Amino acid sequence: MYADIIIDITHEKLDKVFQYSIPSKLEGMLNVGTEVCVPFGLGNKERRGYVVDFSNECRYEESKIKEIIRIAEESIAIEGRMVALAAWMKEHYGGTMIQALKTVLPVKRQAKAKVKRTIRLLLEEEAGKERLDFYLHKNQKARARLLAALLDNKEIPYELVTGKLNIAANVIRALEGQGVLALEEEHVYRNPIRVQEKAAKKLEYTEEQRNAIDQFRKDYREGIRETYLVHGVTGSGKTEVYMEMIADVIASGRQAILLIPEIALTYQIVMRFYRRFGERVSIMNSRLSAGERYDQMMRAKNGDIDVMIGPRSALFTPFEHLGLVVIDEEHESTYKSEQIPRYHARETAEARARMEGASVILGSATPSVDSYYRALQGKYKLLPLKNRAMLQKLPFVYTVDLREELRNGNRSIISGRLRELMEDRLQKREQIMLFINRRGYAGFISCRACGHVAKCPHCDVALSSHKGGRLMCHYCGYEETLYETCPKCGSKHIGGFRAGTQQIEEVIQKEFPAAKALRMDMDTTREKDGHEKILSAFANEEADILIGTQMIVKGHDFPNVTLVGILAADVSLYADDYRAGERTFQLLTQAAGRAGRGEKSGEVVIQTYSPEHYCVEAAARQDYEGFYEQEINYRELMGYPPAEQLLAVLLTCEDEGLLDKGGYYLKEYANKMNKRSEYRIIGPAAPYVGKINDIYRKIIYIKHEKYGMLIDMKNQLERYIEINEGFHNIRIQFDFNPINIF
DNA sequence: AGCACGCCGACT
DNA sequence: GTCGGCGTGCTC
Repeated sequence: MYADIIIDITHEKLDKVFQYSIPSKLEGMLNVGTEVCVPFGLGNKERRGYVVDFSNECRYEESKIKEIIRIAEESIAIEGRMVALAAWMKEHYGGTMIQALKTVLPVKRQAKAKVKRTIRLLLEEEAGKERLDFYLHKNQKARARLLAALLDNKEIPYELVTGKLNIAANVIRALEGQGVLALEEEHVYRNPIRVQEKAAKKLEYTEEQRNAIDQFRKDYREGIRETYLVHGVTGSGKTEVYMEMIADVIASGRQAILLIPEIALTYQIVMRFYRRFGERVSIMNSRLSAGERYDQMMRAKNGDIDVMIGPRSALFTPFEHLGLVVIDEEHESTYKSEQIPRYHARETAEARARMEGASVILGSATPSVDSYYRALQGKYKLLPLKNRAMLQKLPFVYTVDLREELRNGNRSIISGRLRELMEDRLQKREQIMLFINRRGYAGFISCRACGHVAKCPHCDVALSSHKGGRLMCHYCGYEETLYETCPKCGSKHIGGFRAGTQQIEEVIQKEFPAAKALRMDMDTTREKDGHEKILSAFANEEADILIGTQMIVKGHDFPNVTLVGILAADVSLYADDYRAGERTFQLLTQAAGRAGRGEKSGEVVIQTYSPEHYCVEAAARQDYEGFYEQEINYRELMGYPPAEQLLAVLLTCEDEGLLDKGGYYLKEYANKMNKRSEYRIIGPAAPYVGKINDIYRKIIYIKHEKYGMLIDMKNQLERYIEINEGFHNIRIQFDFNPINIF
């Protein structure tokens, strides 16, 4: 019997299985996913690796086969089915197997179990009193004190004894030796959720909610496993629908995973789930300590919980019988990993669901074009929620043309209409949210005279200005002080196009001195729970106005917000990226959806330079279908996803000449593989950012209608790269349907 | 990744 | 003659 092992070294050349023999002492102890220590290389250096398969015959020179040393200590075995999922991810997203295995493992190392220690009296009442007299007689104060306490209370927590009673461990040990008391240890799981309230109120569902729940329930009970798209307008009560569906899955003895786009949103959602499902809900995210994370994983493995809530990585919770994965706000870009393997949680959830017989629910007010396309194709079942749950009206939206504003002599960030409505709300003591679209906003510095832009010397990007007159590179961290005159032409007219939250705050303070404004951005949320503090302060109506970027658009219902101002709707529209329109529409719609969530109806002001753009128009009408029609036309015309699938091949190298050559040959090879001209191959082109940290970058795009065909192409290119010496010093990454176009 | 082998230049 | 520079190749 031999074991196929993936060695824990990330390197293309080692990205294959190595066969080891299994010593008799380990026979029957190894599984697929077990982490083992093996001798590796000429020096027989001890390395860790994962067992991924077993075989009876030897595929390698028998005499060179080495033996597994032992099972790795403190290791966590990857579940066998997770190894299969890792293999799927490697195949679909590239990277090495060991990288895929590590992504699929939510916790890397074992953490020490937390123990609760209790001291229990072993003696009977009589014998105890006798013993106490004995200690008092011998003037053994600490022993007497401990025994007296134990006679009052037969069981005392260890911490109380060492703490409040001030008794040292050696005293406890001595009494334990004398048979007076016993020290008991009990393993307890750390629970990262601080319970607050638990009263679950019975909810009334709207007809639409009922329909969605019933359809899912019917399918689920009949054993039908599918992907569903819950398209619910903002405030339509999607979370209640998820909870009802999850309850059904739990009732059938299976578990559910709920993915949310950001850790910042965990708290509110968890509270709602906790109220409904109690202790059988847990969370998993990077803010938990190693011990907490380990415990949550063990609880899931041991069947102590039914629901796991967390970001992208929570998808890999090792539930024994997974029944459902819910992906909330499925359009969010955080579901695509930026690390290798660059997996998308939606696709990976579907893969895991297929392997384990589970269903997937995708939910959003503004579904990704990808998902809606699939729903219309019939690949997903569409469950629409067109009305708000409390039957509030959707907000009324005004579109303000900023060009006209300028023509009328208003140079302020605040348009006349918005100012008017703000004054009205401040007077009525209702709340206002001001939203700044910062996506694609560089904040760069340029010379007004000659147009020279401050650039990073190591990366091909503009430096962005920061507080205190510093210029910083977002890619490599390079910093320099802001110069006073232009280094090129000597002009003193240097300026940035900044329209940050800070500037807005200053304007508000000047124009509405009586109003209290809160600002939420990277600066004000840096401290722990900074997010939560600002949001709850605003929820408690401690401020009239909340100013922020996309982070204020999500989560939290503020019933008293009746006005939302979107200050510059279109800066994200012209980003060099085929998803720019989709992102803008989503941002605007989600922001607008914040208004009028309570009893009072809401209004929204969208300020824009391009009011006629279909994304802005559709957002103003809150018309998803209208937006989708136009967007899918554009995608089909241009051959962008989801009409066609896109594979980005990123080549990076320190040597520009070598990179050019590599790019050229790789494209030539791709063309050769494209005999029937099925693929569209574009490039190699210089990406948007052509150099990072002195490493040059080139990109090749390959398009095809079928995802599977792109995988074929990727595999062929991978093979070509491996055999060909010329590519040794060029790093090549594959990214399917990339979130950021280069 | 990390170690050994190997093929050249500047030294005791 | 030899020591050591790192380029090249292999690892079950």
